[in-house]
Amino acid sequence: MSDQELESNQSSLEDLSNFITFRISRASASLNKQAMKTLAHLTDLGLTQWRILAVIHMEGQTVAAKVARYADLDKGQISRAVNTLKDMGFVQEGDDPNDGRSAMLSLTEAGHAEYDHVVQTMRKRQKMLVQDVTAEDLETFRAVLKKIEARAQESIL
Amino acid sequence: MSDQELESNQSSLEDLSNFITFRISRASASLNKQAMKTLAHLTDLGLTQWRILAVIHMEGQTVAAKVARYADLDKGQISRAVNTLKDMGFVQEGDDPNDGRSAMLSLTEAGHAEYDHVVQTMRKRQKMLVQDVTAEDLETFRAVLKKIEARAQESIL
DNA sequence: ATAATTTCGTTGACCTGTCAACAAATATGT
DNA sequence: ACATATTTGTTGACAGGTCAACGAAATTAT
Repeated sequence: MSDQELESNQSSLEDLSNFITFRISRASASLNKQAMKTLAHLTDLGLTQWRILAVIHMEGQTVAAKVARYADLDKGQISRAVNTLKDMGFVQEGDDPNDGRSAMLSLTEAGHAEYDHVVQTMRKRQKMLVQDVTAEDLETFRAVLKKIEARAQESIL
Repeated sequence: MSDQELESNQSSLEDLSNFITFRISRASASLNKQAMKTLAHLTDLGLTQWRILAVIHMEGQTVAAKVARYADLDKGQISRAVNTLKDMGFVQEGDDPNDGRSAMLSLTEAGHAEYDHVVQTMRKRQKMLVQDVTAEDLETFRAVLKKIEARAQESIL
């Protein structure tokens, strides 16, 4: 059911789709589902596992806590996912000279190969998603999203 | 940790935040957490319960399947949530003259009161979130989000 | 120095969202 | 008309994310 259909038969003056938060949440859920389906055809990785792999790739050397902050993931989630990624042979741990509690995370050769393999399709998907959006509008979109995300950190009370 | 900090110490050429899907997902997660915290101070409703209440308010009279399509929620989720909302006294069921399987859902007086109570804060939140976004940019944001959401329905393969 | 606080990663418990099976009702096709 | 297929809502099972407690290590304060 499209928004147009729904908006046409609305009986109330207030339309839920006016709530930008609802729109973002719904779009995000759809995108995540699409991403999971795509991943299922490419790899054994789940979505969060893929994201963690991508963050480690991005940072080269990092620790779990930084991954958690950047991707806004639960640290317990990361702990388990990293273990899985180690078992899969995509991630390796080394000592963190600065902190005895943490381990330095990095990609193995197989991890880099897996990243390179998956990221190709993800880049294509990215292009497909915004193919009828102008570069200028996309830049505006990014900027607005950044502002909204910043405000999402604030308390309402 | 801000994006600037993270971007400054990136060792790879590829930045995860270039992936608009990742950005949307992260922002959405933050927004949902903020919404849940806000709700916790106002009502006993959870986020999906609140959304279902809002959809029923919007449509006045509706059936579960329509709510499911509009809010993109699982029908099982709706079945259970509606039962809870009935127990709370916010939603009532009537017969659907057109379909013997469905029940017409509508808000009780208490349901309308609850909606009116919660929606005030949600409108304030909405304004707060976009307070430093121009009306024009917000319109662009909505349009781009709509396009992306439409593409999210397509298959990658 | 050392005591108190914070941070890190692990783990167990819980909660929510997701998927599949099902019966009943409706819609479709021949 | 009748058989087949689809849709509706309920339910049980499962996967995933979330939260709290914990020991170990690091940081901060006194």
